[in-house]
Amino acid sequence: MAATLRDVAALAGVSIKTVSNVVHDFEHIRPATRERVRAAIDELGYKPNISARSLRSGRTGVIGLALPELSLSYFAELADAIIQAAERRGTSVIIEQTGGDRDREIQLLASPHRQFTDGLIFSPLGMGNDDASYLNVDYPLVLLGERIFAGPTDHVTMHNVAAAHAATRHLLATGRRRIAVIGAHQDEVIGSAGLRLRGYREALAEAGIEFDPALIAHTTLWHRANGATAMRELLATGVQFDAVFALNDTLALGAMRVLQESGRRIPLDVAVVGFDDLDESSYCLPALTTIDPGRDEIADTAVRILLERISGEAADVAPREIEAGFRLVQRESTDLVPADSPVV
Amino acid sequence: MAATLRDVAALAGVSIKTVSNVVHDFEHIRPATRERVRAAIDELGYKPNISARSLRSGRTGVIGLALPELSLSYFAELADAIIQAAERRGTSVIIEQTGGDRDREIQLLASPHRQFTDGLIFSPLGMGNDDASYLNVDYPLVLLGERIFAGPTDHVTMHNVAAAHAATRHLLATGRRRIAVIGAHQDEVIGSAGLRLRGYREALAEAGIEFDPALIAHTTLWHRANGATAMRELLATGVQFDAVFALNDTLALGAMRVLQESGRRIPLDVAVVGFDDLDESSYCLPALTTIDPGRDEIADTAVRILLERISGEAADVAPREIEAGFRLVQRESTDLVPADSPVV
DNA sequence: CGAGGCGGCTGCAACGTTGTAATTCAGGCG
DNA sequence: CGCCTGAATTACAACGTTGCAGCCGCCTCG
Repeated sequence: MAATLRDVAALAGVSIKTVSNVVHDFEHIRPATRERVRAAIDELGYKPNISARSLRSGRTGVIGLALPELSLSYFAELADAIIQAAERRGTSVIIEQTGGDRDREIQLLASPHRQFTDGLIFSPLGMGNDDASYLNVDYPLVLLGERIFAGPTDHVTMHNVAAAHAATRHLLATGRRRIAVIGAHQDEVIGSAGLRLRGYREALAEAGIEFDPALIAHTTLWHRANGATAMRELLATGVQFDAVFALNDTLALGAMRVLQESGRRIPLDVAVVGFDDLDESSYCLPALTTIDPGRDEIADTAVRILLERISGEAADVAPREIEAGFRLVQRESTDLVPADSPVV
Repeated sequence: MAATLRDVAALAGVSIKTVSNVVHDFEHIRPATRERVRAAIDELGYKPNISARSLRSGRTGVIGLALPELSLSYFAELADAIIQAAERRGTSVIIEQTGGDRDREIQLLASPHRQFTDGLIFSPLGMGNDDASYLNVDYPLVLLGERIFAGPTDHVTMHNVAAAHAATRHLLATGRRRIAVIGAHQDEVIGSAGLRLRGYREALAEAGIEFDPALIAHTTLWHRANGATAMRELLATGVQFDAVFALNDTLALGAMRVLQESGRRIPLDVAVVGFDDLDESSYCLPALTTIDPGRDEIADTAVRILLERISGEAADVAPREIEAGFRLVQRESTDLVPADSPVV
């Protein structure tokens, strides 16, 4: 069986508590004693028992990460970044998938898993502003995303409006005037879709271009398939457009595929901008112009402020609202010249 | 504070142990008592403390999943499937990323995290057959992938050789004769690359076609960028080919991009087959013919046999080697006719 | 009618750790 | 030379749960 403090103490000829002190780098220990204990620890291969420690101290060193699903590249890349950020700080991550379902999200906030984790990073998709009260939980919670604002917790988010504004302005700067939108949500005001659409409209207004509802394609989900379907429907209406602002990259990839199938050339006939800067967005053809929403910054900030709450450092700090910086990444899909010149 | 067994016992007027028995559906309890305890549990909102339970029982209800990185779509989709399979069986999953680094992989097998988890599903990328002895651990372990065979543990894998054989035969059946390979590993015998290359050679031999080393492009990693680079290098050599077998989909996507940039039409000039059946492979243009390696089956099997080991059901079963079924998914990238006819 | 069995329940000890308070010890100072 | 101080160490009691042994009372059977 695994060695315990007791075993190490016996071998080193000290009390159990002294071993514990050595493990925790308590300062008042004679160097000789410390050495003896260290040697015993090595010899027995002692590893602290986390269950016992957490039973005693109430901490587990594990945080939860609740997100819609890992199969959506954005969340896979976010999870990657969060796990790395947590690991840098000596913390592990349990991932729970909600499928974006409101009921599962609410359920998860009160699940027994919660007391296995010291805190939770939560990216809801089904819940809305009206559900903010569910976030009144008795454990540290950091909220991600754009579904709920003015909740009772820390919140890390992106500059959705400003970034969408920048993306749209970029399309306008390349001379496009009829910019279709893929992925809008009916009557949504907040939420990623609502906010990004607002940035789009602001940029149009700024340029003195009238908003045309016929250019807005709605989808409930933001999978590739939805981007493809939405684009197919848009083409079927016969409405004219010379650019597409897809509200995320995955939609953009689905839409681009349909555009190309239909014989349109990107960016010659239609320019396309996405949002998220997925890994694959730089490898599709043409490479996709997009918004880098500061994923690493979001991940690092979320983990940092969650651990601040857990440790109590930030005990009496009011809920914080932090927006990560964004960046427009220009690639071929909005080039002024055709992108089909050979690279080889 | 959270309610404990003691609180519930006091409220229900029974002993602490009786409450524990009710929680565990122990059979010899009078219905009246059971009801009284249930009511008290509901009233106090009692949730068992997992740390205490695991300290006492040695089980945590959490398994570890160690994989290279979530940013690689294959592993994101695998993690998705494993988390779902685990959840169906009431188990949570902690994900650890190794970056495919051998030393980190070895380290992780002995990390203190291990005693936080009841067992581990491990997908190594850096370790090789020579490292099999590191898998002699004192906790339940299920191995995934093709890096290590004949290890001392259960192993869930895919029919790499047969599937690669099928993929190659499919290309041959469409009339292709000069089939390039993207992603081979120098001198590798086992490992996904080695096995898939073997399937490729077997299919060639079967068709009486000589193996041409000039058609084999090597890459160390299997990211999009590597697929692109390898294809660029292959084109630069001037070698002629009419098909590409990319050893996974991600490589295929990178390679397709370069092929298209270079003006080659897929599948008219070059047919392409991948391996993995990623979500995105059905949405790229042209949609990618690939091998569905039975990801869900692998995930479900891995979780199932790991939990069997944990529960002790499979205590004296010899290490098992399980191969999931595969399936060739035919899409546009190997069509006999051009794929550029409009769909809209 | 008494022994035995069993359903229903309880009490106690332990899992490995850490916080608190207490104890020992060495050295400096009056 | 005794007292005080602070460094170094220890003893002990929890944390919430579960395994084990055992107790009571009722029922059954010889």
